Amino acid sequence: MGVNDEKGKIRRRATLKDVAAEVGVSPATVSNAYNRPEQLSGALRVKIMEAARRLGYAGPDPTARGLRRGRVGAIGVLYADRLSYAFADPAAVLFFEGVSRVAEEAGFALLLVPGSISGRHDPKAVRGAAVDGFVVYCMAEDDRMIGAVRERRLPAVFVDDPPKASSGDLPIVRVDDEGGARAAAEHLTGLGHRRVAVVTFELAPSPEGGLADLERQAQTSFRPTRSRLDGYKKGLGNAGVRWEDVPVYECPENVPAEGARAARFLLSMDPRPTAILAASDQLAFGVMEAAKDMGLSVPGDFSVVGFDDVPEAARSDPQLTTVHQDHVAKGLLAGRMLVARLEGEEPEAPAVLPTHLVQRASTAPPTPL
Amino acid sequence: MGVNDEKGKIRRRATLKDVAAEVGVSPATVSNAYNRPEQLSGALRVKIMEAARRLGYAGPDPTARGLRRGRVGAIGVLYADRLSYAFADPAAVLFFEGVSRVAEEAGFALLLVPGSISGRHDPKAVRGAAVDGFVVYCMAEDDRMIGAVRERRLPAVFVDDPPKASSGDLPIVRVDDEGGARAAAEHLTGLGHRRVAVVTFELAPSPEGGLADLERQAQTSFRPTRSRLDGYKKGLGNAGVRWEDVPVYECPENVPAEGARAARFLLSMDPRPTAILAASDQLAFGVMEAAKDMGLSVPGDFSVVGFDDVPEAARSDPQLTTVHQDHVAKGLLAGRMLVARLEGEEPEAPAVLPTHLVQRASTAPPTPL
DNA sequence: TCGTTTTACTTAATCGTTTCAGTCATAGTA
DNA sequence: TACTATGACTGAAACGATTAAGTAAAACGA
Repeated sequence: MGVNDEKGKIRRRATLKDVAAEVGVSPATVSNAYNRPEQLSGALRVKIMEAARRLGYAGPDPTARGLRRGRVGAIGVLYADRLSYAFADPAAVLFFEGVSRVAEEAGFALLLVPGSISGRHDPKAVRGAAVDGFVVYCMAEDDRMIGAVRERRLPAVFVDDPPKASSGDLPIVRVDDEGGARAAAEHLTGLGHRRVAVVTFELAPSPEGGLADLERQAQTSFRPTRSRLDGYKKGLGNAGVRWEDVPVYECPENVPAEGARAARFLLSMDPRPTAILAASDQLAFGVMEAAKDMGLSVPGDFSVVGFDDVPEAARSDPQLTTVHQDHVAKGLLAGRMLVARLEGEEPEAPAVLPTHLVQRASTAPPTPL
Repeated sequence: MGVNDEKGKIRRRATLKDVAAEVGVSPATVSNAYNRPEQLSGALRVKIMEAARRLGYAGPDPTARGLRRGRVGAIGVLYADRLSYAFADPAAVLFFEGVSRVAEEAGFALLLVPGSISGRHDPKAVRGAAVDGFVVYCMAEDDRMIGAVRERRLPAVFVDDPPKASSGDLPIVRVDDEGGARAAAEHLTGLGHRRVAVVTFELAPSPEGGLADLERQAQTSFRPTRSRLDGYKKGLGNAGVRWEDVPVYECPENVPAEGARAARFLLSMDPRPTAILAASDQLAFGVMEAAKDMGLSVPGDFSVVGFDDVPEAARSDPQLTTVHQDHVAKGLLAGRMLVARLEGEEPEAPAVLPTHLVQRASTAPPTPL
């Protein structure tokens, strides 16, 4: 008797135990056949593999193996928002590209974990993710998800936003947002701009965008956003522009359409700004789109500077002056730091990647009114 | 006594059992607290959650839960090549966007499984993927990975390429590649083109690209490639162009640089083709790049038609005439089919999504020599 | 008051592997 | 020959949960 495939019996998926029974050895031996072939005589190994093929056994079940071994061979990438947004954001895609490169080289698959499901920030996905470690990307420093990540007590690398109350020794990868932003602002003041407006990301949870006063600006819990605003402030300040006079328009989402909305508002102010600093290329593209719709020319009527230097920035019309950061390198670095920890190495020191301004065709000296 | 945290004892991650011990109930009750709260008195549930927090218990371990339940809450997306390539391919990214949308709505995370690790097509990643089902994307119909997928006996949806020897009832999502390709070819012949060349994907494993003769063309095991070539052939044939006279250049990778290489070759033939049909927008972009380098104007000196209609096609210079397919919709559909099966519904019939030609600025009547 | 539900838990089996510590021949050494 | 290695496998205890079936007490109805 046994678990042979009598006809009529519903055939469940074969297990390692079935293969063992078929060959007449212990399960341990079959396990060894897969995991430490050197422990078996060659002949037996062949016999086992044949039996496995015959029974349609696809190898040790990943879940069971994961449970027993304590690792599942996957690293989780946690994205602040819905995954579908991540794929629509070129910067995120480049970052994923970097992470995936080191993950697959080290034999890990990539589990994309949505930070937000149908609008709610629900840590359920984090708690339920079968992974060996996390790369936390683009997550507000006080997000509940971060708490969930830390509760999991898995190795984690934080990108861009260090978690609040971080004990200092966490692996963090970030870029010099402030320096880049300052360079962008100084580029504009250097060209002679003094009436500059800023278009930025969501500062605090809120349904809609609009001008953000100083108080609201102070509320951001996104570190890059804060750093970029700080950089703009310093850069403009160096040329004597008072930050209180700089209109800062807040966009609830990082998509071109929001940038366009911001631009429509800012460009209809009187007097009109001669330049716009956008906190991302996505927003900058929207700004330029709106300009086109309003019959304004860039950089003839006003200048635009982006942030991120996604590939599209070099192909837009006009080509976008923007702050470059190497998203792929950021992903590679984050991936490497996590993989290193998973392989038992000591946590690395936080890393800061450089940024620099790339001058293209969307900026020029202001034309006197 | 028990597993309390005496100081000095290394504190392992708390388990459900620890929480149970702490509260003085059975593990089953703690499990219920998480999974069927209505089975408990409210007071006890609160006590359990408090104890969990106190012990730093992050909720049931996903792997153990997965083993016991038989599902892990993740769907695997299998990509033919290295993951990092996938992220570099706008069409793949759009497809992922679609899949991820339905996945996250249904409460699944997305496990990206590389089809190729450091150059080798190794089914190990497939065998080791802790998932409930697969979406198989862009995989040659005779790839070993497909065998591995089928051995896993998990629900799977195949996209674009039906597996060889498929029993007919497999869930498959594809697009009307042939119709689209024919429309592209007919568009060119309609404009008066007769000397047309084709730039296509890899037809058979081979280190380098080059002209592919009829025999080699017959070898493709990528279904979309074959269908597109068939479509071109029919479209051109309708205008009396003999397929044997059409140079077909094979590119080993779907990247602009390869398209450029193909174009450099084809455009230095004598007589020069007046139009190029590219099997993807990525290749078409490369073709246009090469044209620019060679001082040729598109569509002045020759026309180009792409395939895929990725967003960049509308932004290139000149804007690319191409065959539209809805990649996001394809992802949504594939995702929905898989989720439906995972939720116990009957396998759906294979679906074929439409394609259509989008005329932009990269095509024009040939200029008489 | 007694039998029946209902509520609130508990018991124990199970999911499919891995791995440590044996066991038992056979080969090697002195 | 007696003793230790080596090689080739086995036994059984985890890994951390879920869940069907069971139990004891409390609530209910007549």
